[in-house]
Amino acid sequence: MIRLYNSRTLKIEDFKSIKPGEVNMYVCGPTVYNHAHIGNARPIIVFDTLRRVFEAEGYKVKFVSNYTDVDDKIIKKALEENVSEKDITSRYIKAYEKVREDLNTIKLDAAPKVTETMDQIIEFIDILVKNKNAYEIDGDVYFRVKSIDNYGQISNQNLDELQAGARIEENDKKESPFDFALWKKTADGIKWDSPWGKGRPGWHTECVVMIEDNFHGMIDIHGGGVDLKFPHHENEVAQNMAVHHNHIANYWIHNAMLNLNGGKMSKSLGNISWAQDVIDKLGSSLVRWFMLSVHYRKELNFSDEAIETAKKELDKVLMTLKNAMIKLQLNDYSGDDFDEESYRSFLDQMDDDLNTPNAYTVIYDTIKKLNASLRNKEINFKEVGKYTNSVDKMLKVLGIKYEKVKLNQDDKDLFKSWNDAKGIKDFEKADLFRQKLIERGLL
RNA sequence: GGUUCCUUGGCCAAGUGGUAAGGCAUCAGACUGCAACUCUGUGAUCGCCAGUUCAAAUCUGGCAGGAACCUCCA
Repeated sequence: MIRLYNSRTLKIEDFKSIKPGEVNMYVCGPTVYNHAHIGNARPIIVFDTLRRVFEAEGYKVKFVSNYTDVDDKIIKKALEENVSEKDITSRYIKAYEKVREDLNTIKLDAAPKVTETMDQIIEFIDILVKNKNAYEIDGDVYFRVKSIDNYGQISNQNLDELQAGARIEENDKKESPFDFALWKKTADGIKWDSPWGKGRPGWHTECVVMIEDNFHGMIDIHGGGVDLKFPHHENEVAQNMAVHHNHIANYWIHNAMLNLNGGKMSKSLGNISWAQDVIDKLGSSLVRWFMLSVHYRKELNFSDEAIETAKKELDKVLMTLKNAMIKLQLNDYSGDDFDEESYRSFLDQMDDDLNTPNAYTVIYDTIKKLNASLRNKEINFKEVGKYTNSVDKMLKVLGIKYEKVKLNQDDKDLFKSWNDAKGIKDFEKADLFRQKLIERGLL
């Protein structure tokens, strides 16, 4: 049984899919006006891992995540560079796709774009206007929050308590300060024709429409960063309630933010770390191992020290696997059965609201047993093989990729020569062979 | 002001009613031709105060400190 913390109910709940054996999930994607920073990598990794857990438990998963390719920031950037919006968005979508790929994520089943969903978005807004859930003023269209009676159900916000204009200047054209834009009349940049004149859609409608488009009804899981909970997800639900009379998804999953050296990453502080740079420097496996070393609902601090520790941990795991695989190959053992007990308890931890820190302890535990097994004078290769394959399967669920040693005849001869030299206590010769093995990365 | 959440050994981090997992680091051993790897052992009463309970890190209240969100930042 998979259990997940549902941020709509604020409780850990038993997961029950709408269709038996199938999971439909949607995660809000990025606005593509710039490269992905390391914080953006967290939801990518978390939800990819969640997908892998479902698949490991036998579910068929459909995972959709969008690209917001219409936005003020994109228009601004296009004007600055004197190129088209499309030039900007295709550049960053491409970069984003590379980050996803380099992070060893399973390919999305669909990655819809706003520009390619425009007809449906306009149609959807039109329905809201006709149903009096939205109203037009001077070419802008706003959602009438008071037209539905349970606004705030996702974020537990109460309209009376919300502080209007806490961060943004109030717009006195709107009926209520909490009404949000569905369509904006625009002077600059790319625009589309609509029943309300030329303009572009607001941000909150696209996800609702894309979910409808891709899944044709309620989905199991809707994910994203906690920063999207309010107002974005709240507004998605509001629109969906108005048209489809349901709250879109049964389970709302939000990952916590990532901090850089204890503080927030921001352009004004000039401390942005780009995801691609980090991946290029550390490798995808270390990035994933680090990101999953802390529970996804807890803030995670990205620092040199934390990376250093994560690297030691991962190296230890991979080193042990390497040693085991070499031992197995030197003895021509190639069984593919795995230790079911350890793999099961690993999955149990993953099933428990993606408790990756506890899942890691299962890995450490299995690695310890594997090492102990390798230390025996008389090695039980079947046992070594089982533990090795079990850990290998665990790492697959985490999306950790690593190179598996494959010994050729020369390598095997080298090991034999080394051992023979040691056998006759010719340590000078032995050290020579050892040096060669080290150079080949086999020790 | 509102909402949600966090505070566990030097660092990281699980546990959320029955008397503190794990990792990194430290120190001490073992193994080894030497080294690396590996193995064993090594420390906390859980921000503070009060309450509920046979029993609390875990529930309730208060206090202190911190975080995110409150109209487009994952």
